[in-house]
Formats: sequence, C-alpha cells, structure tokens
Amino acid sequence: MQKPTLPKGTRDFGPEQMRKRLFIFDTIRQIFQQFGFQPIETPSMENLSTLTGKYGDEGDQLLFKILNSGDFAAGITELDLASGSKKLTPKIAEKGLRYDLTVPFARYVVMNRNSLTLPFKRYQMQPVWRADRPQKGRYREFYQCDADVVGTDSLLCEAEIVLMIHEAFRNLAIQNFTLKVNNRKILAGIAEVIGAPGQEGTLSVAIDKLDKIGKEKVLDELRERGFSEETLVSLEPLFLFGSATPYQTLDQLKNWLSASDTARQGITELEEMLLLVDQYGLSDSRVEIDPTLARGLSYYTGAIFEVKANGVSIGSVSGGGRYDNLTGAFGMPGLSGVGISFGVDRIYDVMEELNLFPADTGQGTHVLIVPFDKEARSVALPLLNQLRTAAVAAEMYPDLSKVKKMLDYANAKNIPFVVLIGSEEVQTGILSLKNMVTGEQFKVTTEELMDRLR
RNA sequence: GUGAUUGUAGCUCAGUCGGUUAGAGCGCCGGAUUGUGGUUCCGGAGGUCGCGGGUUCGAGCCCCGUCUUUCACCCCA
Repeated sequence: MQKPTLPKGTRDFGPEQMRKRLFIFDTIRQIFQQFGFQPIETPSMENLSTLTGKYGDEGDQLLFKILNSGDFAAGITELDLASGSKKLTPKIAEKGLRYDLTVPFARYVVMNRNSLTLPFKRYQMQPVWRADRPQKGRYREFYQCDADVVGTDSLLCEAEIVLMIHEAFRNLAIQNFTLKVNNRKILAGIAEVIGAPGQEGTLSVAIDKLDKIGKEKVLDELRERGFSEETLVSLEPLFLFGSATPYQTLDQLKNWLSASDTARQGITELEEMLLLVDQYGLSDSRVEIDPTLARGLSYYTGAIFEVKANGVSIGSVSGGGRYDNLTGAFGMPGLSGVGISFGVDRIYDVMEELNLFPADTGQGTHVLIVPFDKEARSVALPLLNQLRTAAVAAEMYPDLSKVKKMLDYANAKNIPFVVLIGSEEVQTGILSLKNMVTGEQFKVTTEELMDRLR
C-alpha cells in the first residue's frame, strides 16, 4: 500500500471549498449572460500545433504535453534522442493541455466560421494548465472564466469589458480593486518617440515591473538589453505619471507622444472607451490609465486590461485585451477580437484572505429527518417526499442508530432543523421539530412544519 | 528553468547533546445517558517520524539523493 498524493500544483476541493467556488462561478456566469455572451466548451487537450508559438518561448516551455498513445517510442532513432528534447517532443507528443481559453476559442471560431453570426460573443469557464512552479496564487491547474467578442473592432466591446469587471467584483464584494488599462499602441508609440521603434516588446517587459522593482532597476534592465542612454533620458516622462484621473493621464500622454501617429490612435481609443463607459452611467469607476502596464501575452494589439485587488499580495485576478489577428495564425486574417479573463482561483484566495464570502453561501441540507425505529419510517418517508416537493432540501438519516449519533450528523453538516419521529409521533401524528441552533423543540402538525420550513 | 524552505497521529505542532517504550492539544471512537446534539466527566484507538541510501554500538535528530510543501526570481490568472 502506498500513500496517495496529488501531482504538484493540483488540489482537491471539498464541499466547503466548492460552495465558495460555485458562488464565484455563478456570480460571473450571471454577468456574462446579462451582457449577452453565450457559453461554449472546448476539449482539455488540443493539438500541440494549435498551442505552440502563441504564447512566446516562455509559454511554450510551460505547456503540458501529452505522450502519444500506443508505442510512442516506435520509430525514434538514436539520432532523434541525441538531437535534444526540443526536436524530440513533436515526435512523441502531438497533443497538449490547453494553456488558456483564448487560443482554443480562436481555433473554434476559425473551424466554425461559416456557422457563426458575427459579432460572436462567447463565454467559457474551464480549467487551464501551466507547467509552472507553484507558489502563492499560482497553480498548475486553475480555472479561467473568459468572455470574448470577435468580429468587431467597436470600442463598445472594450467599454463593456470595463462594465463587466466592475459588475463582477462588486457582486463578489471585492469593492477595493483597481482596473488598470493601457493600450499596446501607446507602448509602441513610446518606443517610437524615445528612438527605439519596434522595441516595445523589450521595453514593455521592463517597464511593467516599475511598481515592483522601481525606476532605477527598470533603467538598469533596459541598459542591459541595449537601450542607449539617450533613449533612457527620453523615457523620463514615463516616470512622472502620478495617480491622476484617466482623462488627465491621457492628456499628459498626448503631450508627450504627439509625434507618434500610433500613440495618438491608442490614446483616442482609450478616450472613446472611457466616454462610452461614462455615457452608460458607471458610477465610482475604478479605471486607472497606467502607461507602464504591459502584460505578457504577445498577441495583444490594442487595449489591455488588468485587475488587481488592493490590500492583498496576490497577483492580478483578471486580465485581457484586444487582439487584431489571433485567428490569422489559423488562416483567417482580419478578424478582430477583445476579451477578458477572470482567474477564479486567485479571486478565491483574495476573498478568503479578506473574508468576503457570505456566510450562507449555497446552504446545504435544511432539515434532517430522524426516525427512531423502522415503524417511524412510515411517517418519515412521506414527509421527506412532501418536503422535497416543496423545494426544501431534506434528507433522512439512513441507519437506525442512536439519536445522539444522528444529531451529531446534523451538527457536522450544519443542518439547522431536525424532525424527530418515534412511536409517540407515529401514534399521534404530531411531529417534533428541533431547531439545532437555539435548541428549542416544538410539537407541530405536518402542516405547521411545512409552513415553518418553507 | 534558478535560489531558498518544509515534511513527526486525521489536523495544528512539541521532541534537549545522537541514547530506554516518540508526546500534547484538538478531532475521532466507546461509556456516563436504551427518545435528544453542541457543555462536562471517564476510557480507548490511532505513528514505516515523506521515501531511498549512508555514517554510528545506537538516527525523528548527522550526511547524500529523491519526492513533496511553502516562498522569491523568471513569467503569469
């Protein structure tokens, strides 16, 4: 006998945790549906050719690969083995576990292009896998809840993402959050204006760390990566953005980046998005324009979003952005999309840390029926039926055991009411209803009991 | 992938300098109480000290390897 264990970075979820997780899923699903998104699901595994090359070199490293079925080693030569894992992998693994929900969605859109009505709004709530080293707020298997729109470049979609994020976190009682917004075109414009056109990728990776490692270390990293002192001096205005209002920040950006058409376009896009949000009537907006926000995924081309819960040391709980050509990789160019992803597991961690789960989340059994002997069941079973028909979550203790044991069971499951049925109750038809919280016990008729429990 | 860190009863953790039979609290089971729980009292079960090797007369404790936990970096939800 060996002790069973779980693979690194994976977890079981017991009933207590599932109540809370389902609360998060239900809350997000409801919002997605209110905003007109339709659910789809895609397989856990995709062909590796679908997944590789979409997330950068780092991402490819983090893909879980699935060994081919059958004799995966058949046809492998000494030469293959000697040529290293990178060359060998495609020969022994042609499938992998999905890394996110966006790329499988792009694949879905391309495969169903003829039957989809554009713009297509879909949501998807499924696990994804990454071969990362686990640490705080980071798991190897975790759930994402994605909502994306493809087939339109309307900025209303960006605005609706802003609205859904506000709605979601407020419904989850996470009031204190920041929605950071930037635009890849602004990042490209910055690279242009400081004299390093086309370098926005490297630039972004460095300045994204600003609030974590500080200005000097960001500059050090850029120097290491070949940025000249001249460009670094030109970058100076980037470090002067304080906690201004979104419109003020955009004005500052306009002044600084006026020489770049690309940047001006990015700024205009964000302005229009903010205007639409205002017209909709969002109150107490948590939007913050952050020109240092970069985000990793290489396919973003327009707006980018990231949500951080304040007061907890857990990374971003939500992220997304616009991608102009994701389906291009699958032979369908020119289709623009934008989406958002909620990280359920991190949201859970945040809510747990801040104690934000409502006490009565997904209440379980409402009443336990406790028959003292076999005869009592003739009264208990019809009552059980009646309770369930009236939509009262009810169960009967299955074994004939000591009353103590049955009441212990009710306590362990946090069942608030117990109906006791013995020979006395069978004869009179009057039932004993016990409130397990207060300890009070009442003699009631079946009708009175139903009234109290409904 | 890099650098740390953790592992002893179901859970949280003690365990001295390497020395006899590895302990506590909580939980669990039984009884006090055969129709009444959450309080109290009494009793009981439960351990391959993560796993494998090494040093030693002797290892929970020292050494090596490995797995696992947690954390930071990289990157990310």
